[in-house]
Amino acid sequence: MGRRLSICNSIDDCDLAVLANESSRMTVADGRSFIEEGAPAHDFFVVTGGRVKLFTLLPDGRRQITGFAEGGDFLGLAASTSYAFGAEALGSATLCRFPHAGMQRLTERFPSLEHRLREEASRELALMQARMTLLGRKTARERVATFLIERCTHLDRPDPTRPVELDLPMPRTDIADYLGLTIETVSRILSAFKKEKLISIRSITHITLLMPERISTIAEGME
Amino acid sequence: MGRRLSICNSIDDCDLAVLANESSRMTVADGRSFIEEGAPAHDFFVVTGGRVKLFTLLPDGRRQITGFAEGGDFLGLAASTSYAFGAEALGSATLCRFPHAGMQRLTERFPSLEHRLREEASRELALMQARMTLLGRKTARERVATFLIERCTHLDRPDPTRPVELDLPMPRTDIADYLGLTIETVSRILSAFKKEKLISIRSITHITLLMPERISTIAEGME
DNA sequence: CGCGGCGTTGACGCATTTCAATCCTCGTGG
DNA sequence: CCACGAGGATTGAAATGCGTCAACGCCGCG
Repeated sequence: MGRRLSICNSIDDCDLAVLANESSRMTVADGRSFIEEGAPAHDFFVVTGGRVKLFTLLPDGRRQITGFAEGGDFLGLAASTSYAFGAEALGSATLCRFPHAGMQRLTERFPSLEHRLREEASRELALMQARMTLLGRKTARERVATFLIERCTHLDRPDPTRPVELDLPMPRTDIADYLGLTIETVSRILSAFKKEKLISIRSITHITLLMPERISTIAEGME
Repeated sequence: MGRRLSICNSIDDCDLAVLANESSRMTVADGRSFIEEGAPAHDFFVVTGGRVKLFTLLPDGRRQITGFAEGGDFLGLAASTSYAFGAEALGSATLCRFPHAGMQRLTERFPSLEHRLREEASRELALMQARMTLLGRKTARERVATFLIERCTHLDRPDPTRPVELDLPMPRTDIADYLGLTIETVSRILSAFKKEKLISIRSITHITLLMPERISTIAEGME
């Protein structure tokens, strides 16, 4: 989960071959898990294509999705010796894997990379603060509204008053587990938004925000 | 929010005077706020004495406490240009303030410090994953149990089967806002635990876990 | 054409919140 | 020393938002 500006930016014109040397590509099929929660953490990952979901599990199977990651996002910072989360592909995804050892060689060679990684972690921390507020204090309506706005912030939204089209590549189950709700509640609230003409649902994955500003207002709990 | 091993460890025998030069001490009175959510972020902080609470607010006043910090903990990583959280003293607290500019001089002088900061951020990220699971997926009972166990992990617990004494320096309101519950629910559940002989409540701030293991079991949702 | 997986909708139940009353506990002043 | 008051904590009763259970719909695939 790191945003834009892949880590390569801190290496700039420097030897990209060195970076390639330390990493290996891999492809993960839809639904395939490639990080096991609690497993010893040997690698960092950068998502180069497709999307992945990160999550933690309770012993009885309850699941909390802690984030979705896509192209350019960085994975594995939330890990010391073992991964604090599991990860699996959402649709087929391609990744760059950086073994910790290799990463260390890279940070020695390019000291600014270390700073870049910290920035990445900081950005992630800031996002998580907001998500904790969502999970701890927002109503179901507010959560779904926040989710929609979040999705449209991913895009570089042109005009906040104009309708925005967006697609939700993840199934309802994932949305629910991300928002700390059930699929039924998510479904009901999307239907309610539709009835209120706040959104239109073209297909299961394709939604248009008709009144982004109002949804944004709901998201902040200012109804 | 950084644990043990203050950042000084990465400087070791090196010039501590340099570090002192870049920082300034400050004391914050009980309940006084010293970081304003959303304000431009100019400083890092290290808690040197007492405790502080970190939180985010919704416009209508709902509050989510995102963490408690105490001696040695690091504050301000979850901030790029502006703070992603507010902070205020819980009881009177003393802090070390490091302006970003000074911190940058330090990381240039002691490159390992940058790595240390990343570690700190990673540790924090891992904790937050767990907290998101708590807020999104655990029941009230499980949340309170988790909170108790968390508190006792802060101590270096000797024997997990023996009773553990711990004090909760924060008011119920803070516990509730930390767990995403109401004070009433927190209170009721503590009473229930008492009735079940899982804990004993010596005073408002002083609680003994009579059966740490059982509480731990509840915390993981394995009841 | 029919089956299976996901999504929606409805009815009902329950955990937690909300509202409200009472209880501590501790500091203050008579 | 005790009465008193105020703020937080506890306890109880009622309300409610969301979850659970269950039926149904939609759609793609064999």
